[in-house]
Amino acid sequence: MYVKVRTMDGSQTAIITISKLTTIEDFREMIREKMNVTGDRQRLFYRGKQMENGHTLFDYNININDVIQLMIKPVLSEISSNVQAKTPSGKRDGEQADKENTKTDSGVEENSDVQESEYYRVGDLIDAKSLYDGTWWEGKINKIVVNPKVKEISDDDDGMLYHVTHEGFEDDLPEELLLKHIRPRAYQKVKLGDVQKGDLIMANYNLENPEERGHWYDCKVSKVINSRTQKAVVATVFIGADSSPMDDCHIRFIDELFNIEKNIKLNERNGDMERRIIEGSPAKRKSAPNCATCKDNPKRKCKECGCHECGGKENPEKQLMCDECDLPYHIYCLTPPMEAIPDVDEWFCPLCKNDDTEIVKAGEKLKESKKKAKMASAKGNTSRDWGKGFACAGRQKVCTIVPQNHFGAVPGVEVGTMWKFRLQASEAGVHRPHVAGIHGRENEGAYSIVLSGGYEDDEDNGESFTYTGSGGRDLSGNKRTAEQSSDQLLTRMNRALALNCNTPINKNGAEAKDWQKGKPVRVIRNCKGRKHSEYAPEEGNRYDGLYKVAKYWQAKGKSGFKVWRYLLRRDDPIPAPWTKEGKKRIQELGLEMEYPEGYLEAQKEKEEAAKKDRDASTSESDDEGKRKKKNSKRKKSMESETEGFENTPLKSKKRKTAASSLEKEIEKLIAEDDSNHKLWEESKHFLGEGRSSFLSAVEERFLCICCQELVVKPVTTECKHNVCQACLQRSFKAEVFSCPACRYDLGKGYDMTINKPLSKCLLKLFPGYDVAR
DNA sequence: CTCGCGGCTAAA
DNA sequence: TTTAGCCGCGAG
Repeated sequence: MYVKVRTMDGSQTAIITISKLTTIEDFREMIREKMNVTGDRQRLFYRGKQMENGHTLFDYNININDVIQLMIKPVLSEISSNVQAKTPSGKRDGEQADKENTKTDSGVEENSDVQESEYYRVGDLIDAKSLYDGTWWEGKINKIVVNPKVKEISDDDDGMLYHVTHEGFEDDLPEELLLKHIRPRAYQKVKLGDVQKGDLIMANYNLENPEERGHWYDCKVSKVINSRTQKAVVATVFIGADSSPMDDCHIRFIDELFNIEKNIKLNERNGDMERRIIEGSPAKRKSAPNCATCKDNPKRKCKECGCHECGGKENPEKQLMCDECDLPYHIYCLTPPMEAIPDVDEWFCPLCKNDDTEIVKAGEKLKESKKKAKMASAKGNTSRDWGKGFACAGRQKVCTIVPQNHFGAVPGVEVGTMWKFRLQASEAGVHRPHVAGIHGRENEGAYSIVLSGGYEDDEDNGESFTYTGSGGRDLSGNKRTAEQSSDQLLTRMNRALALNCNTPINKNGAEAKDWQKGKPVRVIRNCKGRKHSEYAPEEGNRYDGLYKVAKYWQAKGKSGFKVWRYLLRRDDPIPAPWTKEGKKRIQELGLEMEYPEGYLEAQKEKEEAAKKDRDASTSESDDEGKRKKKNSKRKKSMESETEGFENTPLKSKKRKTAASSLEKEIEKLIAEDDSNHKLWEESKHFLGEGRSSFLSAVEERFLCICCQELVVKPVTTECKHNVCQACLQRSFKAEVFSCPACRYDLGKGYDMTINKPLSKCLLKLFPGYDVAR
């Protein structure tokens, strides 16, 4: 399997082929080879957690095609040489420019000192950004000088250099900062309920240990959960001098979110602002590891960083840290005192313990998970590498256009759609289980089945086929399939499939009176069925349309054990993929084999690596015959993997034309929907990647912000957002008369007319999606 | 908790 | 080249 490693600024990305069992150490080495960054300079982040040696990628729940962010640690000598001398390359990025400004130029001109700039006076209390890591610190302006380097004044540079000392570090040399690196002290706390996706705020985050207190960063909120039982903020944190975005950080201290203050000109300051900037805001922000109260003086008693009861800092091994407020307590200072550190995941101090329902879950950290401990791999003695490929991969998408228990076609998935792996059919919502052949519910019916030739009794005639139930196999030893070793029962999935038959359930089997009145089953054929069936696809899995269960009965299988057998008959107006009309339709729609995202790319990289490897080894060896043999083998495997299907005339003809085109009727409706012109144009770009790419692009762009699903009976607001009519009505009923997406005031009497062209168009693309859910 | 018509590796 | 062996994941 493969993942992507991307530098923080996004300038460099590498596809790296790994196993879930790859250790972080080995992973670093792979990154070094591909990206030329030594392991000791790599800081790796995944979902806001720093990856540390001694673990595997599996420990971090890495999945196929995930992105891991790489922060390249600066080398100390580089930093200092940048400050002292001009960079030899002459390239000028923001960080270096700032650094140059700091030492070389100040004080060069004698009379450049000023008492105030357009924005600040000497002595003002401000927040200042650290140019090293992007954190914001409480500081004070000591001196303002004219920056001789600056030729042009802009919104974020007033041509001044501000000499700033950080509170608690007054003895250090002052930092020389530009206007954009300072701002009025944060003072407005934002309540969780007022935080919205997309907001820019300042929050406390710890890069090394996200569950612990860290420093103050600017963040862009990407997700807010604020329910009675669950509260969480996920954000992109901007780190480093160049504000590199780091995605998916779980903000631990959600009660300490601050508005970001703007620089205000002196003549626009009001009294309140004036007071704050001279006196400072009353609430000191807590930062780690430096204690603002005692400045980390180990001799001073401190109830902030020492025991919250006695203030002592001794016996750290006997201090318990509250998982809510993070304050430490000596176990012997508690009432009643504790004998030893308790063996629990979470502990709350007496002050936080009061209301259990309000406890905020501690941030995710990499701890021994009980789930993983139970897994076969954790129990050891497995030397086998199971972590590659798609056998044990998790899915990357979830189908929400229909519920899990949906009978019938999935809107937007055409008969003839092909996927390389079962996992993708699951992601598409057509057949959700990864391994099992039948998806259904014991008391409801079966929604879909896969024909894979796993049961030899099956007979396939295309328009109809017989199918065998599941069970009756000994799966001990953590197996997924085995020989029949006992009789199958009419329970679970076998009963589910029987329920589709249009006749009361019967433990002895039954035949439908009117088979077409039964519940529909989506049918997928897998290439492995090719052994016995000429209707199976050549590669991967193919959706073949809807079938009904005509009858089911118990029979003695080849194994000698009783199995349940089902007769299914096709009942779908869309022609089957193997018919002439079906083939024509597939061609017209531009359906072709779908591979998981990034799969072909990674595969190509692998081939290239193998080639490189081979070239290296053949140059050492003179064995001509051996090389020829290897070459021919490689060619064959490549063809079958990615390009084999291009041999058919049908495919190559299609390749020359557009990858996928839209029906005239749909084009017309899109043209009529001019208020969404931009969204449609964006979506159409995906047509080049095939029809289903286009459809997911549409799904993403026309998502209702309220119900998080494709808009039903869409209303397009003045502010150009699309919301379900019902969702908007619900909002108005709650006396909220603004656009749910952007809060633009629509007014109480807003006309909620359905956008007809959009509505019609979505129904054409996703037939029946509005009633299916 | 149990189940499973995948998809992979390593041994044969 | 074939085949025995087995793993996480998602669903009920």
